Amino acid sequence: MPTPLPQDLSTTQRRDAILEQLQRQGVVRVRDLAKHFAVSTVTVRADLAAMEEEGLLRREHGGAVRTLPGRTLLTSLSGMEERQGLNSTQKRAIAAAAARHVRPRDIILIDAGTTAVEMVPFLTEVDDITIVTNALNVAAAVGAHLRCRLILLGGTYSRTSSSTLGPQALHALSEFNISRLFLGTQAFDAASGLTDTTTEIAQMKRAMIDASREVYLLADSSKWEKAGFIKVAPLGKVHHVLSDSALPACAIRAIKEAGPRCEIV
Amino acid sequence: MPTPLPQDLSTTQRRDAILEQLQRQGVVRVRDLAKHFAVSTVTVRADLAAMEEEGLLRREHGGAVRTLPGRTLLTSLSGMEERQGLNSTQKRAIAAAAARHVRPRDIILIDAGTTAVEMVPFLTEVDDITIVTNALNVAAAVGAHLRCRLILLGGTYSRTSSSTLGPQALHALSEFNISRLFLGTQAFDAASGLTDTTTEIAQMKRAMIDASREVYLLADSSKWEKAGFIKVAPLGKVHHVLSDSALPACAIRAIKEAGPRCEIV
DNA sequence: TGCGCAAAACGAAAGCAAATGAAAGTATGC
DNA sequence: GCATACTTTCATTTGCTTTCGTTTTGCGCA
Repeated sequence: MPTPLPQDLSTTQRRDAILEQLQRQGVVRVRDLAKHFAVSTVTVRADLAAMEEEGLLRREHGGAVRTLPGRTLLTSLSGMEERQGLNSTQKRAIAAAAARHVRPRDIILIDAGTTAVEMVPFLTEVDDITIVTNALNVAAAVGAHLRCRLILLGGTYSRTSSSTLGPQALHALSEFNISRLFLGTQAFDAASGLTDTTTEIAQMKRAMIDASREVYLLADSSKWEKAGFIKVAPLGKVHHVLSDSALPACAIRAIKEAGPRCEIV
Repeated sequence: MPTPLPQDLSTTQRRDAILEQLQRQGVVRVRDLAKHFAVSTVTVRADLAAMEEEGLLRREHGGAVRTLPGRTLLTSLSGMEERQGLNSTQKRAIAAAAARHVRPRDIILIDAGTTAVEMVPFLTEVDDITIVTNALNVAAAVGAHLRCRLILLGGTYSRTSSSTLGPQALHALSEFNISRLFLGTQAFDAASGLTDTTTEIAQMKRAMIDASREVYLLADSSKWEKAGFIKVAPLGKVHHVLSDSALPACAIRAIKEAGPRCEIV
């Protein structure tokens, strides 16, 4: 029974309780919530509408679902492991393989994204590295696991990507001589190369690629042949693609033809 | 029964009792409190309004709720929680007073430090503000509480201050036209002005002061006549000093002579 | 597949009681 | 006297419900 308190609650308490339930179960239904809190469905819908407005959830017919980027920076940092759920073992394996490419005295750039951040705990062994990033979750992970030098690119904070973007970020990036870039992506295929969701993100990733001597793409097999909205770069710009064994053979062939080495973990 | 004392109490006693009950239960209701203390609902509402001003609780329709313990993950990374403890009620009151100076469309710069970060939850009311900061805990708090534009200054991450410093941070700062700066300090007195612990921090704060049209110093009374190591700026560079009522009268006199207005909360 | 229909969910509007803020009034104390 | 603490009064707002007409969904049937 997930029904400990059917009693009379204030509005915010009810909304907090809805959020909590949503966080636990992933979905909530208007009908159930109305019954559970002994209020009308109209009230529940108003609650959901208000919280959708704040970006805390996404409504759909019959109820609401959890928004993927997590509730806030707070949970996006703390609830990271639980959240990224699917493919998380593959992602960690890919990240571990990527970390093995890092050499002492490297200056590495780590992109925002759930895969690349997983590299951080695997970097404890490498001496005297400098990590540059525009992602706050990467910064938090570095702060928690490593003692190395950490440089943050500034810029306008984007909640959806939990990273900084825009002209300030681009300019800051231009100052560094990066030895290796570890890049994530929303989608990639042979025809369009890497694609992503917004122009700002795409612009940032392009600048990252241009600023780096060696580019590693960390992309689990689920990203293959998914079509993103905005083109980031052709596959030829990438030097290494790291993915998992579920990546089809034809994909591997297509990638190698386009240029990058392909490393399957 | 949570009703040990239905007897006649002074205002402050009643308010303390309300706070205590709030701390225990998480929520209190105007109707119940009025009954419990045998006063009118108007009086209770006045109590709650006064305590909300000081940041001790958050009002809502029908009553009030506890303000979140504000545990924003990033603070747990930087060992900030322990430092937070001391004088935290004063700090929040100072922060609440500082937040009242913010106007719609302001571009405000918030310094790293335990006091200034407390401002964030009080900024929900102000429309269309832009927050610039070099402090990761401020960024986390903004992400958790506000929907406004947030700009991060990049730079080399300093673990002790949990903020970014160095040439990149200084350069990023030079791009902005800041309307108000909310600054913390390690120590201040009449002779040396503001003082701090490292040259990097001092340099950053000096640049912040120079970049801002109006400078607010948030310093609880415990900072007065503590001697910091590095000079940051004379008191004359600051326009407003916000502190608590434990600041001695001679300090207030000295501050006013040096230039700044003095606001005691 | 595609179509049609009933149940469910939805948004907008109207109504109601509780809660609220502002203003004016009443004790009590220095 | 003035100040403080509290109260009553009253118009307004808030949170919630009911009602009603519309849209969406699931399911049976071809």
